[in-house]
Amino acid sequence: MKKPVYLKIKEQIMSEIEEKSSNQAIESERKLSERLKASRMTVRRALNELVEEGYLYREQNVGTFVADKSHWKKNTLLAKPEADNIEYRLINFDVKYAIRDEILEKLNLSDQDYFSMIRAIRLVLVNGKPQKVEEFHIIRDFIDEKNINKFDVLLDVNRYLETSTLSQRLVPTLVPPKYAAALKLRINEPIIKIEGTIISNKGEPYIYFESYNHPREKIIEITE
Amino acid sequence: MKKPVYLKIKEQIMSEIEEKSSNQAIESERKLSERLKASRMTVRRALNELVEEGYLYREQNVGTFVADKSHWKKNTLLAKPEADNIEYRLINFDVKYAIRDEILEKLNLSDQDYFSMIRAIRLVLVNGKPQKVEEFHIIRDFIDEKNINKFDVLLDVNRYLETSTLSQRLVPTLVPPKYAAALKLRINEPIIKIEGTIISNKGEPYIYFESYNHPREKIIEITE
DNA sequence: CAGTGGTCTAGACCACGTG
DNA sequence: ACGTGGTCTAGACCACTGC
Repeated sequence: MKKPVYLKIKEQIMSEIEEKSSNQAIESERKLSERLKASRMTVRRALNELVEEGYLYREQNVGTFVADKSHWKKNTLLAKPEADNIEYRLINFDVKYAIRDEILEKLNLSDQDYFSMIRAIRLVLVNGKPQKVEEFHIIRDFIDEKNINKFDVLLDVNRYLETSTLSQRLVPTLVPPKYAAALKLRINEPIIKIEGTIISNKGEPYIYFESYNHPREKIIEITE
Repeated sequence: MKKPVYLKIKEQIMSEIEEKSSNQAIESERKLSERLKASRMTVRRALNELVEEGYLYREQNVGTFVADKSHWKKNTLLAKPEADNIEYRLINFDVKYAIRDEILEKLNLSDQDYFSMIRAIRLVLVNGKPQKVEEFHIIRDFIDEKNINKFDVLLDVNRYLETSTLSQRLVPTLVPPKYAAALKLRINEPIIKIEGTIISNKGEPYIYFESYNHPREKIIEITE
């Protein structure tokens, strides 16, 4: 339960570089190692992650530097739940319904199989503005019975990433008429639909979802 | 110039797991370390990267396993140049032209600045089918003079990632009429436009590009 | 209890950029 | 010549799983 040293160092360095300006050098790994009373390998692990996340960059044989803060890496495909003012409005929730062939296929199911599904549709708002509509299709067997009615837990995609892989496909489309009003969009506006599949480590898909993203309220950005 | 041990181990393990089936356990880190004559930390580094890339997964206190091969991680935002049958058709190339305000802005330039720009537009085909149209806008000062006429080098985005950050924004739009024919699309088809900015470690953007992606030939997939 | 992955240490050598 | 990041070693302890 105790926090690993490299994480503490990571936080320590994070708080130290917040005071610094871009492109300023930080201490060398050996000095950090001495000051923070940890081995150089441990310090490096912390630094590696900060570089990976875009907060620092290295120049070989020269040093390690604070990255430009306006370009810290972001990936907005997954909503960060800690972000401000997220609100969810459940549009629909049901269990065990007639399932479309297209979704059967995404979940590697055939209509011969015995299965029970959960479907949830919700509208996501940020700061009161509609951002996207999400449709979830979840194979019930994979879910802890005690979470089935806790929507915030059940539908928190980040929670599954520890033990699963998330594969997302981005599809250009026109806003479906049934969701245009909820998203406050004219019909026929081009939007991006995300088709996501959550797959266990063992290779079994168990959640399929589609999200219809408001083109201006939900900016999709990927930094690498 | 010699290849690090952890990369050799990575390749070795990669070739070994190709023969294995999904969810099969591989040797423990200690055994690998012994067999491959490397320290456990070095073996772990190789394994870490393979896990990160989705080829393996671990279960704590149990072992390391081959991941489901159909779900190996992919990110198709960046074209892998080694992929099959990529063909580029240059549509336009010029230097020092009147630049749109919108692009000035993306590159943090003002029209007071002195600068010289390179613009290149090309059609990308895979297996003979049009996949996307790319428009590049490059600040000349940042480019090695000797590469200016080597389009394959100049426009290979992957090459810049060593020392720079790539920030991409995905925008739903309708296919621009001027590119509809080249992409073999009807006018008004919804497509995804990618707006990319390449930013040096020091925080200076120096390449801005837009790519117009064929919705069926260029599938955008992101796994995490 | 034996074996696993996760963390950590205190050294070492290398290639290379800058003063 | 010195300091830097990059790699590598040969150990160690821990918490946990499965037998």
